[in-house]
Amino acid sequence: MEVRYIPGTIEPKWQAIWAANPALYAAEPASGPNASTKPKYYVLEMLPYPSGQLHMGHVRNYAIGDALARYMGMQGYNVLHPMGWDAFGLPAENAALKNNTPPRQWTLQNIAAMKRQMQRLGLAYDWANEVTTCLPDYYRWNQWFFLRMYERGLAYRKQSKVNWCNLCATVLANEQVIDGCCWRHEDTPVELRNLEQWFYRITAYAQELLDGLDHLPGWPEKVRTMQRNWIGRSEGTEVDFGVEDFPEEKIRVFTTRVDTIFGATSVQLAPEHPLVEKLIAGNSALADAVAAMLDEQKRAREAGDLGAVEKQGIALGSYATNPYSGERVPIWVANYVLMEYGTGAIMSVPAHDERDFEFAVKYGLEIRKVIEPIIKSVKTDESVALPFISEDGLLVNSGTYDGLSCETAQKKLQAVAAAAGFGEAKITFRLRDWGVSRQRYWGTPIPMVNCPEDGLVPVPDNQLPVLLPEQIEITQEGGSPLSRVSDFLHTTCPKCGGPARRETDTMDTFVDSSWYFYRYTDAQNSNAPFDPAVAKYWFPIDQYIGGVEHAILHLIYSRFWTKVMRDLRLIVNDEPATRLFTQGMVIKDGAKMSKSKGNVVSPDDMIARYGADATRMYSLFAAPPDRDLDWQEDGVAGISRFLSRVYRLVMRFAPIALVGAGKRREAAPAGVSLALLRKLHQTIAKITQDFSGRWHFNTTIAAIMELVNELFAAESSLATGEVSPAVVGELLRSLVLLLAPLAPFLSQELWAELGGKGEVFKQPWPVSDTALAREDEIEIPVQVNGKLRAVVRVPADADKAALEAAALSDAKVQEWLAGKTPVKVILVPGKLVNLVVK
RNA sequence: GCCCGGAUGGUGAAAUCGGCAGACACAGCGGACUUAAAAUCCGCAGACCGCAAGGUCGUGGGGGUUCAAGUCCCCCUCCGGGCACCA
Repeated sequence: MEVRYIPGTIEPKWQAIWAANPALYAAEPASGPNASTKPKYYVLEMLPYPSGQLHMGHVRNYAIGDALARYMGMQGYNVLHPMGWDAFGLPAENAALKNNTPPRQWTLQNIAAMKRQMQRLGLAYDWANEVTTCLPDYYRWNQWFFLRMYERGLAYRKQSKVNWCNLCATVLANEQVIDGCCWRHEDTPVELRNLEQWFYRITAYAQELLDGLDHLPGWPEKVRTMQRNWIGRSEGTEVDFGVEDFPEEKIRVFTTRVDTIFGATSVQLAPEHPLVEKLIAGNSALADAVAAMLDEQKRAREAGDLGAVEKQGIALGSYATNPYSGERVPIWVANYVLMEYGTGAIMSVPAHDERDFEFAVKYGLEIRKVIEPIIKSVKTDESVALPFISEDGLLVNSGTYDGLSCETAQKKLQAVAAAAGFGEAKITFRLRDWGVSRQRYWGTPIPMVNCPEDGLVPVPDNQLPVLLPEQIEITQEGGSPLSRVSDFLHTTCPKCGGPARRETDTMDTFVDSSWYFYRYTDAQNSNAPFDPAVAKYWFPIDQYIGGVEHAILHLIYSRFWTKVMRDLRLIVNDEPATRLFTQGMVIKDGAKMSKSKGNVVSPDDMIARYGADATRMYSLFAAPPDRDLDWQEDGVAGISRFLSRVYRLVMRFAPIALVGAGKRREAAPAGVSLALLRKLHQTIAKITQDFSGRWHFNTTIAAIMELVNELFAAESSLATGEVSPAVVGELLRSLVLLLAPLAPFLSQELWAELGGKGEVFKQPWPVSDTALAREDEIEIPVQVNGKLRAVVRVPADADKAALEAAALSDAKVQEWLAGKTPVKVILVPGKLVNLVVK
């Protein structure tokens, strides 16, 4: 009777054996008497939020990372492959409200459940260095870093706008604002309130974060572009315009095109600009108009479609003075000018800016051309239409600057402004400082105390961690939950010992994920976030793998944190990861899997039906890892069938392989043996290459399938002894080793069946014998006028002359040549022949 | 609007450096085994014409470079993603 492949019995068996020996997945130490002598390799998958359930996107992410980790281990690297939990965040509070379960309990239960799923999947994680961000031994270091940043002026407090729901009487996270309304009160528009918030000064590193992108060739171009746009550097000039009737006031504008300043026919202020109030004082009609504009803008901002609002302006009846020309231009308030960018004021040059043009046309403002385009073609005598945006021109109507190129004029105008003290060259970034305050419970408490005597006082290091209180009633009423916990709120001032109040904001969860991968190198350390020597050994991460949805926030915060830690002299690397890989989404029926679409496929369900190996392997087979993957259950069944074929093949011939164990294979294999060994060594070469960077595991698996198909086709030769037991052994053992990174359970089972000792993933990766892999005869396509007409068999090393002779002697080729002699013969040895006839 | 991706059989895809388009699978069809089914095994399978041999066409559309284009260049359409009043 034929043995059957039953993953449901094989997989749990090995899972239990491996779980009992956690050292199997541990990296060798970085230093000390047992220090590793191997090269290091740090492979990291983005840590999940412990929602309680893995989804297919996770499975795909971890299947990629695990295949790589196992492969690199077999290649002789000292591999660090850790896992942890991004465990703070709002869902735990929501669950607490809904089920009356404390957030900590809910989170830890979810972690346990997901860890079981990961182990069931056979993922080779070093659980000894597991990191759970909601536990004090981790978040105390968030607080420690906060204090270091505070000392250096990198953490600071300022007024900022937050989302506020009046009915809930609390601040909402951005995610809780749905179409401008509260998620719990659908008819209640969210307000923007000004509150004191904590910020991390990421802008201090803006230039370095930008420059660093040029030195990350191992990151996808897409991610680098997104970060560049996000940082948004622009070079320009700040210029002070004078204000008529207010000699003490200046309007400082930011422009990238100071060369067009003689064409400025108005100055535009953001509605929130501090000067607006002064200029409208005593004029209630103007005040009402500005208030209405602010109101509309606020609503648009809350609804998230600020860009859709029509451009509007209000002429204030006041005038500004162009410092270069002394010209008097009207001051307007415009709703498209952003207070948060530049200086909150612009000069409007309708002739050379699209938006200014649109605005000037609408309100009948003067459009004055000050750049004459350099017309390249003499034939074009009609003037170029305005607005003319390009810098490819010369200045006109610009006083003494006429005739200068745009570039020269910019430099000259900057120099004049700087000398006269009314302006300067300025680089502006779109990037803003990182607001880390959250008026939520389930996060890292910010380690600051507010003392009536001493003001803001940092909690001393030796009083860390500031523990998050466990017994807390979570409600949606009354603002920050921690402010209602009396024991937490009331404390003593570290400086004067008098009564004081704690900061009740907690940190954004992106803080947790900004440095967790450093903690993995030394997760047990209770004296420091990690040992710098150990981090130096492991960093930078050799390969980071995750979804592209983290291209900006997480990956820019992580880079920022790395630079801060470097400046704290904790690490020596400038960037966290040398290589980044962003995997595609998992799609089903044309849409991303989601509960609302009802197209979610549960990993547990797949594992129960087809096994972990088949589920993992399908997620690698269905598409190259960087592309979106269309989940088709029939495909999983197909992989399961393939694994079953492998199982039957190896089980059938394992007894023969065992006979050949330890025996040397014949020196010059021939016939079927040679053909099979050749295919094997070609497959080894192909897969080794796939793993070395291209990562097209779909073709890796296809290559193994081809090998297995050939072995099945030669089944009778294997059975009759035509192929020697030594060769059978080599074929089967190598096959199992090739599968080891992809199907860990099945390959382990078969490795044991073949008499292998220990763990299959601890064996050295097979090496391709190039001599054996080489074909001695190959088929060469022969084209006549670029069309395939024949295929000829020639020795693999046939030179051009031999190729030509073989092609010309072919009967079909002769027929197509019809007696003519080729005018041109293209000979590509090893590839093809093309005969060109007229 | 701007910036990235992508488009190849009925389906997922392959073709890594310009050299046989469709490997490997899925679904399908035909056959073997079976009382039957499942499982397994063998075979067919881009479209069109043809009994066949074979031929013609064919990688979103149009043009170009080349002996040769899915691949390179120019223009366009559609789909997905990111950013978006950034001065």
